[in-house]
Amino acid sequence: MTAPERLSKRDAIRRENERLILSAAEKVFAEAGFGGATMQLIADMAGLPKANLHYYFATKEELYRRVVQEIFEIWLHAADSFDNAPDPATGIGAYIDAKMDISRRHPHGSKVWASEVMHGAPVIQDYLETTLRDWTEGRAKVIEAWIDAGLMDPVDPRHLLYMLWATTQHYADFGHQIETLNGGRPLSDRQWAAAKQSVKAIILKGIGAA
Amino acid sequence: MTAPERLSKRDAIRRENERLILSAAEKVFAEAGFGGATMQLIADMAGLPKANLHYYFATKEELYRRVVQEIFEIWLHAADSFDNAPDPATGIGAYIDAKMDISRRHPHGSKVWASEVMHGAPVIQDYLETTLRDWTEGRAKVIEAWIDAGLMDPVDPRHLLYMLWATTQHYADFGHQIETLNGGRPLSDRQWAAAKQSVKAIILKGIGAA
DNA sequence: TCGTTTTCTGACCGTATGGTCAATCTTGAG
DNA sequence: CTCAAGATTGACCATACGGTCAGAAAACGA
Repeated sequence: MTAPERLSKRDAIRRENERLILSAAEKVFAEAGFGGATMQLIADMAGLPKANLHYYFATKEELYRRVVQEIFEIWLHAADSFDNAPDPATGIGAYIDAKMDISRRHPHGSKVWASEVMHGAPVIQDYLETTLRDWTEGRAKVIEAWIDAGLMDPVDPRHLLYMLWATTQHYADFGHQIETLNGGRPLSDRQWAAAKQSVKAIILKGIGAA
Repeated sequence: MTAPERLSKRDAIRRENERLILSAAEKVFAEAGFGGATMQLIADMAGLPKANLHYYFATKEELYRRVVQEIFEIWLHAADSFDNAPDPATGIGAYIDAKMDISRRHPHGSKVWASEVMHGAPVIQDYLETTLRDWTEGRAKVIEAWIDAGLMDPVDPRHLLYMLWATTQHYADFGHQIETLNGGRPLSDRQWAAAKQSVKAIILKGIGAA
């Protein structure tokens, strides 16, 4: 947090409206998919006239791209947990915690990202090929170092990463299914804690880092 | 397989066209989502005029529902691996194998299912509340029995099931991301085998059933 | 062969969508 | 206070979409 900037009213309005629109868009894109989402619906949810959306975001694609970029940003930051960890139990444990928290707090964004990738990543393919690839290679190296140091079993780092992504994102992307199987009620604080605990316990023991 | 039925030409044509349409629809729905898919695109991919689609499937929703039902059927059958298994290593190992094979052979169907659930299961909510709920409770009981028999660690059966679903489906739903991280090439036979092996090794060891 | 049922399809329709625009209102610097 | 720049919005447009339908063609039973 920087000190509260002295904003002109114009800047404040612009900032506020962009936030309003992006927030509404995230929800609508998550619930209806890119094709099923309509600018009208997003406008209604944001409480603004449709034409106003097009003033801030020229096209539906541009708005969508911004939504995807935002979640990707959050997603990458969770990686900080990974770095500077002395051992896999600490690093991977913290990463699981961070990603589970993201699944709980940004379920819409998670779904938008999942949807985007599932449809072949038409708008963020470049991110996958650059940022994500670098990120993945970096963490794979960390894992390999842990393996070489005898701190965990020799597992394929990529498949371990896929498992981490899959398991943690599942609680966001398939949240509706989980909720239904939970008697139609969202997971309670206690249940979320249990979920985290289960995931960490199984994976950390599974890679010999418990 | 029953013996080759003597089909009238009419029946053969109907069967053939329905197959053609369902197959094209599965692909288009997977790639574009329900909202992004168009009857025209499905028709083109099936090599039939659009009006012909509406002869076999009255509405887009009806066609979509059939596609979702088909994958759900396949999905449930993978559960057979679970039953009559003497111990978790056998049962869960076979289940992972089966679900990984489904991810490889029916990536489109997997994506359609994932998309449907992510969007709140608008058309198959009843399945979730009946068939899937029963299925889940049944397997949870099996897992609890294994735990009681001391064949594996006392883990929450639901979270274990979620982990199994998440991890195996990830290879279909996020196949594009995995492919990109694999240098743009699909996983080879060898890599698929390694993926299966990694998943099984980590999870089975993680639940103390290795 | 004949009449009936099923299959096929081009042309068409109402609607909803993404996007545009000109007119109006608001803000802020000088 | 003045006025240029920014923000707002109702009305509008072209297009694309799901779906319809009437009539032609093919398949079939008798």
